[in-house]
Amino acid sequence: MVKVTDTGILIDDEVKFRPHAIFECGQIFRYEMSGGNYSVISEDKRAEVCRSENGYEIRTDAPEYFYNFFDFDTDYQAIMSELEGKALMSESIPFGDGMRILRQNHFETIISFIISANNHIPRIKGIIRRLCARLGKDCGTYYAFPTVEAMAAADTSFYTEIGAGYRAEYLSSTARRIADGFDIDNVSAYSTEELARHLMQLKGVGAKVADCILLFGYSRMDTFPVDTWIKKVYGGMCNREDSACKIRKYLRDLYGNLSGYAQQYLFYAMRSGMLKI
DNA sequence: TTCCAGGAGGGGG
DNA sequence: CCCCCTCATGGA
Repeated sequence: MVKVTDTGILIDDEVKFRPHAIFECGQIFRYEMSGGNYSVISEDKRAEVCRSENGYEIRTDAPEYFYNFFDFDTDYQAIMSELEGKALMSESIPFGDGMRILRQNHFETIISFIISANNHIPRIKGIIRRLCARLGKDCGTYYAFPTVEAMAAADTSFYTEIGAGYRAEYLSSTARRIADGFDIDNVSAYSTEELARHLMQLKGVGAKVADCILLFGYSRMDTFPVDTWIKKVYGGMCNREDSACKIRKYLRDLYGNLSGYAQQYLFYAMRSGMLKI
């Protein structure tokens, strides 16, 4: 059971929920682990994830927000059961047991995954941390993610200063375009492919970054981000190399409308060195 | 020191 | 459509 209180969320052990699998699977970058407990920040809200006697407790001032954020309305046991018989799932799902795909803010996800391109996860986290510290609202013990307006007002040299590298001009361009009216919120009429093409009009958003945004920001599960780790999975799976576009089509056909979940189980297992293929 | 990272943009064939 | 090159940064 999942119970929302006025100080947080109580989760018992019957619910699929494992912090390591949720935070270390590359879908989010604003989290910290200390003393075995994770803390996470999304938008201008923070939550602490603590082990309780028969499950986990999420302590936060925004329980309703994090109930949606952690996707508690989705039955992950049912998803795992449906995926179980498909390729490589019997090897990767047990390792990723307790993973959940977060429902993150659109703008925050777009910016975060532009930064993620051709970058290491620890460095992505550092760039985003500095971005929030410099442009985000001071919330006392942490900083909020910057508003569109704050990011649009900063110029390219600012993004170079915080270590964004050649992605600096992508960030300033995209923030300005969204501030100027490019709609990233009213998109329910778009199909997944239409939304991908829409997002790819933004500088720094290519096919793979768009797929990550679709998955982690828009909960479009019928897509399959192909990065270097998934290319390794595919190489071991089919014993050949192909373009990311072909790999994406192949794996989407294979996992269907559960592609996003399958992709995360595979990514997490492969990157952790637990998928021997 | 070279290689690599949750790749994208731009050019050319 | 395809392939090829370049791009900034820091950790391994």
